Amino acid sequence: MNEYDCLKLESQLCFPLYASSRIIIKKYKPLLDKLDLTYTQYIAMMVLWEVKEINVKELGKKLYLDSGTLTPLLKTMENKGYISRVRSTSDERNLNICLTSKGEKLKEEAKKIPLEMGKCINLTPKESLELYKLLYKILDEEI
Amino acid sequence: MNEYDCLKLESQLCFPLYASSRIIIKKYKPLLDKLDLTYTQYIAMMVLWEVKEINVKELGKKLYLDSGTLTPLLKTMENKGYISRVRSTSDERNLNICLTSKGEKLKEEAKKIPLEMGKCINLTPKESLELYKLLYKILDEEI
DNA sequence: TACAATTTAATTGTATTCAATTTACTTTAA
DNA sequence: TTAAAGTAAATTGAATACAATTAAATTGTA
Repeated sequence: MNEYDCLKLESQLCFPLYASSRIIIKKYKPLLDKLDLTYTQYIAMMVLWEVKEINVKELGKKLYLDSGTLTPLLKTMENKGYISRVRSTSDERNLNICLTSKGEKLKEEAKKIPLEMGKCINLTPKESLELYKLLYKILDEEI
Repeated sequence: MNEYDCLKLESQLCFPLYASSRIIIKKYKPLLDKLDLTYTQYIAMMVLWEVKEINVKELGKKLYLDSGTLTPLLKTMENKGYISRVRSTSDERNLNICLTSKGEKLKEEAKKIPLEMGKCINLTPKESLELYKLLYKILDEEI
């Protein structure tokens, strides 16, 4: 043990978080390719499948992403025909994102993805739940 | 409960992994700015502080990154003077990355970062260890 | 009312990520 | 021994991330 041990990669908590996040997202790729979605587009669609309509600010709050990421992402998704982007009439600073019928239809195909993905993660249901709780303990700090 | 509940953002394990990874990396920024390092550059330096010299292939294996990411990253770090990039003489396909004395000196300043970062994560030591073990259970699957 | 402060998206610029391909070098096998 | 197969890094192109700034709209207040 020496004063530099804390700087070893294996002593970090952030590194396995960062690495496992990227690895799991990579495993989604073949499944999401069928829907013509990237992972970030997929989680944006998840929000829309649930709420049907939301503005960029609120979407960003849910996904922890800002307009610098979302603006080009949403324009791409609009070009694919999955969403529409419409200025709010009551407050034109807000941009409302709505699911199109094509985007709504995608939900049916997406339904099987979570189960398929679950098979890719080598954790028991109990471990997954434990991990879930710990991650949300980190996230819940960020208001 | 309906058949689409599995598609809710809150039902996902990957999403909090992805979000908390990005949030924690963002918290490193003010600390790493002082060292003129990004997070990815920082974890590459961690490996080098430990092993002094490594080739791109081996570094990629440790960080779960490929040459498409590492090549530009390492060129930037070379320009900053923290590392040198030298072709192996025994096998010229390999590129060896070495720590420079400037890069070595940085270790002294970096030493305090892990403790500072620990304060930013709202987990008890026991929870942190539990999270660490679960994440490595995911990573250890990836050979 | 005017106008300063605030808020929301968009834009700009830098730095990843990663799949797919290419280039250069090394090893293998006919 | 030399052509084919394999390997390592670099390159290319698309899509994020994110800090910092800008533009447009709204709100608060003197």
